[in-house]
Amino acid sequence: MGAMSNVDRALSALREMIFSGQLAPGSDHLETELAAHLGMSRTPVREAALMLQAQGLVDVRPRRGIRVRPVSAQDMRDIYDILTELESLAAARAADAGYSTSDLATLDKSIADMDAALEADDLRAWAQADDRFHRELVRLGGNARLAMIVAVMRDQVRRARATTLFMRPKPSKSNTDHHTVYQAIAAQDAARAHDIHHAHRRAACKMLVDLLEKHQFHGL
Amino acid sequence: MGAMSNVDRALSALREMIFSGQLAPGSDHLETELAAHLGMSRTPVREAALMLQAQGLVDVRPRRGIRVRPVSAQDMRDIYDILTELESLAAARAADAGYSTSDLATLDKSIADMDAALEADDLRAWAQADDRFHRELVRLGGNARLAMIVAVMRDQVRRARATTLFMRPKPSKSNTDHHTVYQAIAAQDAARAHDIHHAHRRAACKMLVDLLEKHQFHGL
DNA sequence: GCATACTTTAATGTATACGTTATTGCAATC
DNA sequence: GATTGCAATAACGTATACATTAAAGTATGC
Repeated sequence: MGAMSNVDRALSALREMIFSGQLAPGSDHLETELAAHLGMSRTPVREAALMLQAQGLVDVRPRRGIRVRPVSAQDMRDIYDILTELESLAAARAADAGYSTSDLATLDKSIADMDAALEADDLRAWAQADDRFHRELVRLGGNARLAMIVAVMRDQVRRARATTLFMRPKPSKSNTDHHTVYQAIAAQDAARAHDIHHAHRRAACKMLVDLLEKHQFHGL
Repeated sequence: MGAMSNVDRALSALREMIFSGQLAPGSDHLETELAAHLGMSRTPVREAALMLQAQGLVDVRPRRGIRVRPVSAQDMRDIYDILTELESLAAARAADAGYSTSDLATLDKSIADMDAALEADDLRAWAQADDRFHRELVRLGGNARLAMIVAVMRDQVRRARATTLFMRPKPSKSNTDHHTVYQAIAAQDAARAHDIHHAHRRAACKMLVDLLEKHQFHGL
């Protein structure tokens, strides 16, 4: 049935614990402890840890434990630089692909959800819809490797985004940006889709980094 | 001293076998066989395989073995799209960083090596120097994650590059491009560095993909 | 001859055992 | 008091044993 191996379980559990902060950034955790906590042997935990290391979420340091990688303001800049380029490329490619309106339904829906969430002042719902928007945008770009890289980078900034979610100004500009990108894609205007999204990401990055540096977060 | 674990050995050995074609693209290999071949138990082989999977070099498919991932023409396009964007960004960032001539010595050297190799008609030496150039360029970009992604993508197309190395036209245009990029970086002209490198990569991609499709390689 | 259910097989996923080795604490010395 | 060397410890890396399970083969019924 559920082809759910212990490695899979360890992966989801560890990811969840990392994203939720239950495993704090910078904290170390021995394989044995995690295994005991997850109710399995060291082997699957170890394999999961190696995968998470490959995704940049933890560092595996012999005899010092599995460390949850903190994300500094500089890390954020580096990550957003990558996200900016790759997502913008995806937006351009999506525009070139000549999708029909129905192909873009999911994208449209997530924009509507963001608008609604903003209206209702529900920031969590907004963040979720924003996530869906970006994921779908990248999917429409049609480059599976790019989508994977973007997913990995987004995971790395997930905690920081969650932390700053309630400190940032209301993302209304963000929503109009999304609308514009959507329209550019629907109109098959690749350059416009690219440029708008690029600017959108740059602004988001600046806002986030400023927040982090202003509040002196040293590793989120 | 040599902090060389069996996992490390398995990693280098497998990578080498994959790049050399000793493990053919598309071929399957059981953990037990590889372990026997490498003279170690399944455990480190398995861990190495997981890491190589994370880097997109193999697929680990339960009960069917570890499969060396073939790279199609479409894969090449996808990979080069990513390389194009990220390397160009790195070039721009390197230009912005305001490096001195001595900081750029390695870059300069690799360009000279490429010129010399081209002169001597030594394509292997040229390819090696080209590799160094691109790696150094990306390093100068100052974004470690970007450098890692680029390295992973380059590994994925390594076999294909090696295969087509002797089928492609002499890369003399390539060398002038590198010169120009170098000069733009030295002159701190980010836009120019970006655009030249971008065009350089686009051309390289087109050349490669055309070759692959012309010769009907279906998975390299 | 073909499809289906069952048996067999073997490769994997996981647990566990064990040797190695980095780290920690302690003691002895300067 | 600080430092260096040593011993004790415990975490890891690896090997191995075992349970699980998907795939292949076999036999049976049609």
